[in-house]
Amino acid sequence: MPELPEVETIARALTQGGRGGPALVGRRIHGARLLWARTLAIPGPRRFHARVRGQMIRAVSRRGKFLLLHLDGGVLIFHLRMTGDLVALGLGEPLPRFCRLLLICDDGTRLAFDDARKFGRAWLVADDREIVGGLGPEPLDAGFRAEHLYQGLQERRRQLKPLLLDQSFIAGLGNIYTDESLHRAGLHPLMRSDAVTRAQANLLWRSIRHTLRKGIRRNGTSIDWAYRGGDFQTQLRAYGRTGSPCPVCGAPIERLLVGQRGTHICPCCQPQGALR
DNA sequence: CACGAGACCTGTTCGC
DNA sequence: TGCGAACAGGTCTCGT
Repeated sequence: MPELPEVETIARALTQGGRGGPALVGRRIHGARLLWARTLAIPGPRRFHARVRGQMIRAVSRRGKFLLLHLDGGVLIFHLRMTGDLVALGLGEPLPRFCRLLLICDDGTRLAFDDARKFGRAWLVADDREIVGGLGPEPLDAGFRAEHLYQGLQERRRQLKPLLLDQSFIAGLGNIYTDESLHRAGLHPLMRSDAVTRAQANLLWRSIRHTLRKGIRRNGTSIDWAYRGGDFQTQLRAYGRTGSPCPVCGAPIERLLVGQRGTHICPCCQPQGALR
């Protein structure tokens, strides 16, 4: 489910309220319940419970696809992987179906980590760099320039799509927003990164930022039962539209496998030609 | 260094 | 209708 726009939407909801739940910032954690042991990566359960109790949630932020709860003395970091979601529950609201970790605030508000496939993880650390230190640049940061993207592409010799999915190269892109960005830029996912021209890199840079911003404006993509609340799925041009007409040229969208991921392209707008 | 396969998991949807 | 196969927003590790 969650790529940059979905995690950003969740972070905003936890900060100021939204997605049908109350804000969490400013509340104090009274206790926690761990319902699936492997969800908690660090530290062990005993130490986790001891450290989390009594902590005030000072702020919520996002880095790449990670969501960070800034506490008085540490950071509780979540990665939602495929099916994770973080939902704030008001007093008396029922737990979500696949609740793996629950934080209980002293006013009865709760934060539930819902995750059907159990791939998601949580870390409680003193320094967030321990977890997110290896991430590449934030694509929406003012400091991330088209020239940086171009240079990065030149330094590697990789297929374009797997490189864009590499979180140490650029943070936050997943399968949906990568397919959408490549379609908008008119680039084939298998094109070698060092074959991308400066003009193409420029276009890709703009496409990535446009796509992510629009995803955030739409509160993310709700595709099936895993994530709800967004409506970017109505704007998709390529992802999940196999056989449907390309909104630009009308050619049927094709599905292929790239690095074991389902990949959607317009064979006309994203020609194989310049693969190299 | 780059790439593919397999692992981690469960739920939903597709095809016969 | 039923049932197994395919598929899913992600990332890590291992072998080539």
